Amino acid sequence: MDRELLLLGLLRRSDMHGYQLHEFIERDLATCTELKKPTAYFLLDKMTRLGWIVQHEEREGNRPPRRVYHVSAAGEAQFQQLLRTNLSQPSSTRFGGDIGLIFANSLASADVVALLEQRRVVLAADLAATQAAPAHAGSLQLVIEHRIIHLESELGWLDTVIARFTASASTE
Amino acid sequence: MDRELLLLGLLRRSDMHGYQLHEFIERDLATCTELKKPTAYFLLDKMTRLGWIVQHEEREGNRPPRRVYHVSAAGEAQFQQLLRTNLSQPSSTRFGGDIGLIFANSLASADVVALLEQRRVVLAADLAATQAAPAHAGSLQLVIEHRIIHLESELGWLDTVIARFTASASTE
DNA sequence: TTTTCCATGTAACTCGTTACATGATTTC
DNA sequence: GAAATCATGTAACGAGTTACATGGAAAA
Repeated sequence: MDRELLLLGLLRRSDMHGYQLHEFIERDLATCTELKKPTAYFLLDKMTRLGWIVQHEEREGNRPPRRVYHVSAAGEAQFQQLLRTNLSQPSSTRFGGDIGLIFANSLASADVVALLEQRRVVLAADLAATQAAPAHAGSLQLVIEHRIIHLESELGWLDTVIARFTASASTE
Repeated sequence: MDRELLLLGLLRRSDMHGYQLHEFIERDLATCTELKKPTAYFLLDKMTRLGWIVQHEEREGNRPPRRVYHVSAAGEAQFQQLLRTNLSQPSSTRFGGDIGLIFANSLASADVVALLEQRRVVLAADLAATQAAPAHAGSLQLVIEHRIIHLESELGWLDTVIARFTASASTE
């Protein structure tokens, strides 16, 4: 329901058509989430069927008509509901990268260290890029800070793991 | 490919049948990942078709026959490949819970604080449960520590967010 | 004797992605 | 005249889940 919340929230600010929504999300919200074009169009159709949004066509000359969406009263109620649920529940995170760690003892510790160093490089680059992002307006800044804090925590943890495997490599 | 790595890694230690794998993952690896029964059976079929594992039936009396799986040479190569990829690449994390935050200014700050406090309770309970988990053998301990560090980081961040909305609630 | 456990699976569905298809318009 | 941009979608696929179906054995 997070995507639906996102679309409702954006449409509540101003009416938009699918292309516009997709573009905004890919450009301005990339640090936070992503939403492919077909998914956007599909969800807009679905939400129209559910009566959360209403669509009206705008046509300019001979161009393909724009379907501009507007949040209905039912959609506004739904938005409030989804927002409250989203805020009150932590999103469960699973670390797929931990599965490899379970089996790290299948490799020589030196190999594990080399591989984790590679992971570290990518992670550090991600952190640097996020930190370099220009200060964003309002609550979006919170999201960027969240990402930075998370990446810093990941880096710190990764360093302790690397240190351990480095230590055991020296005794092998 | 994380689930495939998981199954290969477990089967590499000892041959098992589907039910056994599913049970082990749900019971002993619950902190780290989950794998539903149909998914397990589906993946085992797929990996058999790919030649990564081979199956042989064991029957005991009148009970349903067990399909016991064993990692083939090709499967072992695949395991090495998947393991190296997994270790060398950070897993990208998306925080669905941040989408609500983008629209938090649609609510009164006091409401946001109340909702985030709820989130905090759940998060804190999760952390307590993870900390209370008995020390696990070997590299699984790493995974539990990862989870603890992550949850602590999340809690810390959540507290700063709550503090900000508390501050702005007092000036509304 | 009814429930739980062992052990297998199928069917239907949701969610999301990639790749493909269309056609006008503006920019180089 | 070619390429990028605007604007819409469909079709096919993949991953994973829930709910359902089966049937014997052990435990309550």
